[in-house]
Amino acid sequence: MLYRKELPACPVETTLTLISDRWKVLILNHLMAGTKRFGELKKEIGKVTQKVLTANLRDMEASGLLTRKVYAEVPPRVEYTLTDLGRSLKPVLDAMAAWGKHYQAENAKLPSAETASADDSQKAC
Amino acid sequence: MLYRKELPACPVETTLTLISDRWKVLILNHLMAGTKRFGELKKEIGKVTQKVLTANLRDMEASGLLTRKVYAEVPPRVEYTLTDLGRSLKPVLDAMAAWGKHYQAENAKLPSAETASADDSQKAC
DNA sequence: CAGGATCCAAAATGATACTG
DNA sequence: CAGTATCATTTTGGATCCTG
Repeated sequence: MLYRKELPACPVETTLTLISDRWKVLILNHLMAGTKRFGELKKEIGKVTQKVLTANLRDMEASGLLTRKVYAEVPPRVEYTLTDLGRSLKPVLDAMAAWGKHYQAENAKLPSAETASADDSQKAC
Repeated sequence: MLYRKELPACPVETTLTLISDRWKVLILNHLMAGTKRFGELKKEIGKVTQKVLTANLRDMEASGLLTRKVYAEVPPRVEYTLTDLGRSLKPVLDAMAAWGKHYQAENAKLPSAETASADDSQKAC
């Protein structure tokens, strides 16, 4: 989808070029916990299709964010692991997680709805 | 594009729901510097079309990230200002900017290309 | 199990023209 | 100036079927 080099001058744009994709951020988020197999990722992320997940993983591999290891077994096994560069995005994800909680809390105040109990904002991913 | 309520349980996903859009992040980034007029934003961001910019601004207004103020003048003037909630995203943008610089630096090492001089990584947006 | 290959539907974006 | 409206196009995503 995108090719290396040709990075925008603005650092924020550079970051966006690599992870503006919704799925990529979620993939990063899940892989922060450690190496995962393709199937695990797919199940955890849920709504994504295999085609899209594969495409995103390939992009991220090309960007140097993660590595793909294929085991010569039957049935096949493929594991994805973040590189140091990928792990270095943790502060960004942490910031997003922190803000997300904040927003959920703010949002829970206003509505007259029965949105959820307060502790739901602590749900895992 | 998206409607309030119905937020994902995962905080990271919640954040993505609001700003996964490439343009939204850039808009936030520019508005962090202060109130701007529509035309200013458009010029600064550059590649975006007026239609897309308008749509994104409306979304963000609906999400409570910014306010839109119309002056009853001729020619018309419309200013966009971040709300407290919008400004609270600064840590996220800062984290992205920091990582972007890091990636630019990493990327500048490997290539055999004449990509740019080191100080270019400090360019403004 | 982990995809590659296809075909198709849906959504985002671009280009223009027009207006209060 | 800051949009809205419309049309054409590009991108993206979903659904399937197939295979090492």
